[in-house]
Amino acid sequence: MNRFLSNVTSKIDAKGRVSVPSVFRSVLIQRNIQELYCFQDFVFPAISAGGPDLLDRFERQIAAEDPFSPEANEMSLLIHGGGVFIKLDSEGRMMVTDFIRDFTGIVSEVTFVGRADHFQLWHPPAFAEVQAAAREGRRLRGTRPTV
Amino acid sequence: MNRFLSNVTSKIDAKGRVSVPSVFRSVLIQRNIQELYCFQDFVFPAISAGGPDLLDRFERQIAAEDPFSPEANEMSLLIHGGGVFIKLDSEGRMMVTDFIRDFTGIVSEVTFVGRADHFQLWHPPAFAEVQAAAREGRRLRGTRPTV
DNA sequence: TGGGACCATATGGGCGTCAATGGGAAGCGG
DNA sequence: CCGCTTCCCATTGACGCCCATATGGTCCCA
Repeated sequence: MNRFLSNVTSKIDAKGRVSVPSVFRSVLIQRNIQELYCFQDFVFPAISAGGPDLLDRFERQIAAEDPFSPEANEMSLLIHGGGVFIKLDSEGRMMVTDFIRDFTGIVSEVTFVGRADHFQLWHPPAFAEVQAAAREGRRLRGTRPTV
Repeated sequence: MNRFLSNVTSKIDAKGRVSVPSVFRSVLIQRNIQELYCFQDFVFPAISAGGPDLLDRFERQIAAEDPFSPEANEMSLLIHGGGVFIKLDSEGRMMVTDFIRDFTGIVSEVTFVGRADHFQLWHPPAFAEVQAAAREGRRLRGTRPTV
């Protein structure tokens, strides 16, 4: 599989590290992603992680605007000020820094959530709650996938 | 990485100094920036800091206009009158002067914010507030990254 | 079909290096 | 002559890199 799918919850160890699930790591290898671009998500209290191409895409979006405009500055504040490159160690683990903890509420466990071209890091109860709300909203609207 | 990314908050010591985060210092070395050009940001209540090339770019922009135009005068007032060169000490720390404090509201802590080709110094609560507002604005406008 | 060997992932921790921080002392300017 | 700044050194703690062990699942063979 070449997309990030499903979700996995794993524990943070005593040194503040967490193993990135192997299903996600194998996708990273397939896509030849050496270093993760992680940013504070625009919509959810989660960290989104993907390849450097994600950042490139955002920057192209900024470049299309007037660099002095408030909108371009706000966008940069989010993707540059709210983003960081993170490397995995030789065992495929990443450090859970305060940058991640403060924004997500993550304390001792991380839920990794696949989002096709990227994946996210969630505080487990927050994910359960938001996912349930999303399911409920969809049910109320009576939406069905158009096949 | 060759860009300024992410944000880090650190304390000002008893002598009024603050350590520039090592992630930013390594970018400064890569770009061969010896001395920081710091100016009062045009958009946010923050000090922007980058290499001398930043100032050069601004000056070229002025030179392209009629030197007696109100725009050129305003611009010079901002980048010359509102700018200063600052050196780091041998440990990579900088003095937090009143020039910085008065404009930003910084008191005892500084949030360093990466902005790709430069970085900024913020009063921590101000940054949290403005970044959250930027995120909210984006969410309301319904903007999504163009895939 | 059950047992066992093997492999891959997950997890825990040791250790060296480097960044962050605090403070002494000399240099410079007012 | 005094205060601020800059240079230098020491200490502490965090992080990166590495290896050792645990765990669970699969495959093969008896």
